Amino acid sequence: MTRASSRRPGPPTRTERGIPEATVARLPVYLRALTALSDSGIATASSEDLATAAGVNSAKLRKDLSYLGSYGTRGVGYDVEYLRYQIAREIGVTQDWAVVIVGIGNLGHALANYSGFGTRGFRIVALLDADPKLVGERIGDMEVRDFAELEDIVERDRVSIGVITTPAGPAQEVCDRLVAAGVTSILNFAPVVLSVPDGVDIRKVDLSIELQILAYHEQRKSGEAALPQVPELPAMNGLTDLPSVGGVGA
Amino acid sequence: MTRASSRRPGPPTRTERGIPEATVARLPVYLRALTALSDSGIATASSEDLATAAGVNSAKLRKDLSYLGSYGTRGVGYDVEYLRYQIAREIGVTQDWAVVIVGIGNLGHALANYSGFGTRGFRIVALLDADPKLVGERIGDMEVRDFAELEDIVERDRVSIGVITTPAGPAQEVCDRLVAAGVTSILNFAPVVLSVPDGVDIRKVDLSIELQILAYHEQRKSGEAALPQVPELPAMNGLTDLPSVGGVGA
DNA sequence: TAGATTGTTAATCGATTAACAATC
DNA sequence: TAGATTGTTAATCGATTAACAATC
Repeated sequence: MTRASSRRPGPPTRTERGIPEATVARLPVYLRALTALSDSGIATASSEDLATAAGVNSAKLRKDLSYLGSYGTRGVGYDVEYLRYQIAREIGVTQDWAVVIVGIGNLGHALANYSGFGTRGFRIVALLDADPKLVGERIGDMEVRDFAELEDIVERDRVSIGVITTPAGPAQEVCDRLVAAGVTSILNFAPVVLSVPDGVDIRKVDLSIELQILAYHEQRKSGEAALPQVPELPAMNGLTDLPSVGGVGA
Repeated sequence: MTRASSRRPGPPTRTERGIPEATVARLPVYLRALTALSDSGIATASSEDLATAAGVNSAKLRKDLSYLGSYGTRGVGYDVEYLRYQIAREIGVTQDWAVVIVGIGNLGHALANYSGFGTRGFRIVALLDADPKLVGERIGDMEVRDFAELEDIVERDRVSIGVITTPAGPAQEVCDRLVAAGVTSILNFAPVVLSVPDGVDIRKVDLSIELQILAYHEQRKSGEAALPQVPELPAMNGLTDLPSVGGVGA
């Protein structure tokens, strides 16, 4: 398998902008699928092959790729290495993005240890926490630093992405500090809706919301007809009316 | 603030089905917002209040709520407790869903410790791992058990939700075992596309995909005009052509 | 009654999908 | 050339939004 070199296909001038959000969200999935194919020594793949590996249908995949340009060959398929590089470049992970993690509890700890931080393209430059008891603790080859150092670190390491793994309480304040320090992208694991000014992107990962979405569908599977999944072995909660739900009870 | 009791509003007969997916995904957000309002002692809220708390616009919120029924009062707003219970019931978190976590590495550990497992409505009944070195380890008030016990546990505790926090490698096999054991909803943290039979719901949480989506937008902020965020201090990577990206290099 | 706010309609927007002409 | 497969068009579907009649 030879490298794809820097040749470019036919008309390389595509809008380079205005890729639909739904497509943007799938590009990382395609990138991962291409990496897997590449690791298996597969040099060429059709849209059908790729779509299967990515878990989408081939029409959607071709439509998505068409926003990036014409990187396939009719009658043949896509050069795996070449397409992989094009997508990586489009996403921006041919660069190396500096990331700080704020809030080194269980989850922050887990993310700090996350090997390779998922995919290449990201580099954790600091683990921050405001708790003096945590500051100085070593995690892998890093040391937890004081949240007060945030501004210095963001400036010196050109940090553009912040990950918030604090509890809900301090999350908005942490967010404000990150934004004021110059961070323009935030990945929020705290269970709160954060508000940020225009120009700052925010994404949210929320375990309990994901579980609740699953529960909704699960409830409908059992069917109003069938028996509910209420645990009937313990069966000691005598609530008949308004169970405490969604946090602090009534 | 009095309990909403079991009164039901006007015509309680709505389709009870066919709530759009986008709406289902927002119901947990509304539930959390209502809980926050309730905790602040607020008894009534307008769609505008609620929408602000949930981070959406009020038209969308009203449209979403209209799929559940007519739980508001024109000219007044919504009774916070009452609406909270209705949404909790619609989602299914007035029940208690049994959950197993498979793969007790850093992330599984973190989730096991996650206080209250997010919101009420879910109960971790087992932490499972195939590694004999981990089996028997205590985490909080639970003990890691052998993955081989999966089938017994699922049957005895009527487990319908499984959380996969293994590495990518064993994830599909773990998934297959979960499904075979009777689990019908899966929350997957492993960076792979899992395939499941019809009738099994699967949701995916993927740190590296979230970061890549942020990177995409970040790249466009810097602008093709402005200087790229490439770290220029180390500046030792002499790659000019095809940097290794997305996993194992070329 | 006058003011406020819901629930719903209709218009708009964006995403998905199937089909196929272009072309390797 | 014949077969395969892309890139794109057009139809369909679902989600968002604004506006307002219904009604508390």
